[in-house]
Amino acid sequence: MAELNERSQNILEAIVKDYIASAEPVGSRAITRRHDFNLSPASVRNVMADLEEMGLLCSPHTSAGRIPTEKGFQYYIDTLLQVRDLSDKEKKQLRNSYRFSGMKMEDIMQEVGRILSGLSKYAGLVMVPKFASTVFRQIEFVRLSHGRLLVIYVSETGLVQNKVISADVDIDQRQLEKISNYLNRELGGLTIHQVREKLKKEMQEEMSLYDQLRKKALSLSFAALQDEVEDQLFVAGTSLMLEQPEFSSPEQMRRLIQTFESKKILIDLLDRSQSAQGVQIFIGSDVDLKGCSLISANFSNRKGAIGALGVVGPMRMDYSQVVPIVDFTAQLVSRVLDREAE
Amino acid sequence: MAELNERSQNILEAIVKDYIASAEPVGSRAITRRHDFNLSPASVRNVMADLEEMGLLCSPHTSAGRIPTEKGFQYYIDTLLQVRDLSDKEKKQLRNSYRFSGMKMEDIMQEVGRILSGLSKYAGLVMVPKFASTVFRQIEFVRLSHGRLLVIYVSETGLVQNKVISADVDIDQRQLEKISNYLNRELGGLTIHQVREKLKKEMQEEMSLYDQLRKKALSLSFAALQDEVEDQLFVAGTSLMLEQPEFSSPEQMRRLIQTFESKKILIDLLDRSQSAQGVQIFIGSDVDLKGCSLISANFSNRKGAIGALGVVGPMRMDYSQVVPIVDFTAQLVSRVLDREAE
DNA sequence: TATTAGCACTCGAGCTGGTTGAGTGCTAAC
DNA sequence: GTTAGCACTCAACCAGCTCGAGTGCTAATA
Repeated sequence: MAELNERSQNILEAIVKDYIASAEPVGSRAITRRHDFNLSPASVRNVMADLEEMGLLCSPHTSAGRIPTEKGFQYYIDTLLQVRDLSDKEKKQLRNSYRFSGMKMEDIMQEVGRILSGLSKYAGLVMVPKFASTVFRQIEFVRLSHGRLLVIYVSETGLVQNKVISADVDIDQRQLEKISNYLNRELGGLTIHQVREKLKKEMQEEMSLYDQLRKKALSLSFAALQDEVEDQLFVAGTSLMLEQPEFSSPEQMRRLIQTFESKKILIDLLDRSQSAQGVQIFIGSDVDLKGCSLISANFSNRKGAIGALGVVGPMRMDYSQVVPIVDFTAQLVSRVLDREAE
Repeated sequence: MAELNERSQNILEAIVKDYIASAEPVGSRAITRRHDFNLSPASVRNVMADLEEMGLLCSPHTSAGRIPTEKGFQYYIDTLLQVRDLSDKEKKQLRNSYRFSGMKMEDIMQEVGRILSGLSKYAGLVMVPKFASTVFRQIEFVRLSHGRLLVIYVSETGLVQNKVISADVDIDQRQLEKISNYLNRELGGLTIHQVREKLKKEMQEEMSLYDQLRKKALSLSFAALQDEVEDQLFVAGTSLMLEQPEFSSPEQMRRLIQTFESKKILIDLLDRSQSAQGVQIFIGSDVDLKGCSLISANFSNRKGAIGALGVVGPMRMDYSQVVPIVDFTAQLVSRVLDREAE
């Protein structure tokens, strides 16, 4: 990206801000009226023409004003955006709206999504900690029918996963208890990732094992924990997005709803943000979110179990407002998870 | 409802069917053209005027055709609708699309919703068995932190619920195991409803109990099972609904999405249908579904754990097509649940 | 040389008026 | 009781019009 001189930057910033506020194309006169650049509309037009040349602006048709392109927004976010900090009062308010004592993980996540959506007026997303990175706490087996077992797995953070597996031989409940006791002793404190490694190694070593119990335990737990569980995504406030003028036409609405329905695109993005530090902003169609942006941040506790949360809004959303909300919420959630696991 | 003579019935039926097919107001000429009543348009008009008088039809404006009112649809469904049975071939196809072996409850429900939606081209709903009516199989406690316990409850059908409770005293994991063993022995085979009764009675009788273990077990399980868990609802295919012409305008879309988002209305209706026998049809705004209908049926296994599933579509949906699909799917799901619990 | 005033031009939005066609209600004849 | 005929209504569509906001270019200006 070629460098912009100060004047161009100012004008670009003005256009982006006005467009964020109004959702309408911004014209040269409107800018000189609303901002104090000591420039005539004609000069502004010249600058605008340059910015259009560079791909930062575009006009929907000849006699309309300009709107920022994705690239324009990207530039704005990268170099012009100033994120304001939350005031202590706002922080306090935010902290107060989060009351999670006695709630189970799923409910907490759902509630966080709702609050994010309520604060931002856009859609709130929360992705629960990825299975493989959670820390093993406890495993239980329940015999459902002949050869069919329900496995219940609990992580350090109190996240519960369950799964049905089939065993080739029938095992009664007493034996299952012994097996789970054994596994709980052996595997506590490891991440699922580590657990898998350990199981694989042991199974190779002890193919011809005498200890029947241990053998069964190994094969059962291997079956239970081997494959990846889909990430769980909570979405709240989709209908708020529909209020935004850019989604007022039926086709755009449909598109948006489909995006939220499939969840895949959103999960992929949150996954990406999970491994990064701090707040991340994803813009527009290069991430399959035509017309939208995602502001996200990961959360984690001391033990490292991680997830991600964020807000999806129109590309034209008020970043300076939403970024600190997402940031602070992620910190709050991290703290809550820490407390849960203490 | 006053009785209609045969001619009026025929014409009403023709109008409803044509409207279902086209989503457009139906005029008198169109009817004489498409159906063979040996009547002139003028005669049909007279009948239509009568039907409008009775509140079964209405016209959006003076020179448009007529469309059925909610009352009209209701009449059609109650007395004119002939539900065709599925052919053996279709049944077989349906059976083949359901492959649930080795899936856990939640995933099965989600999949059923998707298939319902795919078959009907409308939105598919599945509500998992109501908590209070499930049959107790097993309970486990996991100590999360000082005084905070995670309770995991498994029903006969393999449905897993979990909840965080706080105990006034700290209890170690060994003791928790004993407690859960005790409870599993005592409560197996009862419905949650029955369990609650039993616990209440025992707690009253044994306020001054010497057996500390039993006392703790009672109070813990009481805390764990006392309050009602929200019903869980799976929705699939909302975006298919948006394809329907009646939801093409932005406001109607927004409304529809909000209905699906809040879930409450849908849960209430499925709840109602849960206690009824066979297929139920809910129509329009007297059940807070403006412009929509819900076709639902409950499913159950021999042990009585029940839930409900259904399809939400525009009021103008093809009932003769969708009713048998919902019906047969409910039967299939019931059979699957039976097999799970065997 | 950078800035600006002036001007012709473009184009969407919104209004008007006219036409068309599907549909109605009423009445009088069959 | 049925129907043909007729006047009437109304949404949808189209064409033509004005308006206003905005543009790009050019020539004058500081």
